Amino acid sequence: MADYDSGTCSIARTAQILGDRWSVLVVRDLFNGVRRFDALQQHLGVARDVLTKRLALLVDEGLVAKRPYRPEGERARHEYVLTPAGRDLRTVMVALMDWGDTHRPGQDGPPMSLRHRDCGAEIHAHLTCAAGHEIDSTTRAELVALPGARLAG
Amino acid sequence: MADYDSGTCSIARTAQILGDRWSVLVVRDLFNGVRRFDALQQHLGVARDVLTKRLALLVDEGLVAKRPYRPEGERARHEYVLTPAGRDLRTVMVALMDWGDTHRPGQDGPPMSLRHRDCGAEIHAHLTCAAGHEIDSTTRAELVALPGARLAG
DNA sequence: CCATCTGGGTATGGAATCCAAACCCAGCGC
DNA sequence: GCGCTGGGTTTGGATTCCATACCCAGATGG
Repeated sequence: MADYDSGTCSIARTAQILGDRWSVLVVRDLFNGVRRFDALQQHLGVARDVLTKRLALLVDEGLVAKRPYRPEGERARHEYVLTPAGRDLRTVMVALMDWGDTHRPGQDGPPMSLRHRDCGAEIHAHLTCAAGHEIDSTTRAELVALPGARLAG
Repeated sequence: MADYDSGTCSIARTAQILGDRWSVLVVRDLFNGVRRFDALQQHLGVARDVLTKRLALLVDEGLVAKRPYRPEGERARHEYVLTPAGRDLRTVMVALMDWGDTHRPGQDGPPMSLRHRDCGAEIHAHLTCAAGHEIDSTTRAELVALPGARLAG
């Protein structure tokens, strides 16, 4: 695959949006229901100007919507919420969380567990092929170039 | 969840390793069989010193092993290969790729397809709960704090 | 009306990173 | 010995990061 252009890959395109220390954590907090600038800033401990830039980028890329909202009898504020495209990152988030739980558990075990609200069972990410076979980390897979690929140059 | 320490989360711990523009792409190339420093450097277009640092970090974190190897009759070289922990990132990689294929497809459609070698069917990442229910992006889920969690301070 | 508080930012300046390009070193082939 | 190649390290300038300080608009209080 080294013959194909590195930047034309979907992983590269996604990494261009999420590929810095904060974006992933911002998205995580948005999943967890944090919506306001100040709350994000304090919870993450990120510098304010960096958070401004990250949020602007995520809005630009269509993962986050910035909406005005007015709590009862207070003045108008902004809130940041995930768009459907942003919510589609849940699989990525859970995959990251699963990896961390397995390989960087901390002394007291995993800190959080994501549960299916209807049945209470834990949610995890995994791979299957379209024919229904489970793919574990030892299963052989192969990458096939499609018309959308471009040769490196 | 905003009451819990942001850094104690498994997503944060994983993002600390993968959270920059290059690490994810390095891991991707290693998955795709690129093993040598120069090949990585040229394919990714990353500055050499940055690649040196990223690889050192990935080795440090146990995702990558640096091994000497001697091709027939040539002198000894190094190669970089994923460890089992590194290979466990496949779910993350596929989830990133799936998101990019869906939301950043490019004009000519997805550039690559990952296939199960045994049956040829496409591989994708998805979420299920331990009870076997499929979780899509509209399914309600809840995050439960475990003993490993820490309150923010 | 004036002062104050609060959310959501900008502005500023120093530290850390990134990048490209140059340089270095060891082993081989000649 | 002389150059070529893989795998780096060095260097200097451009970005980005971070903490802190500052700013502005709309309540709120007097």
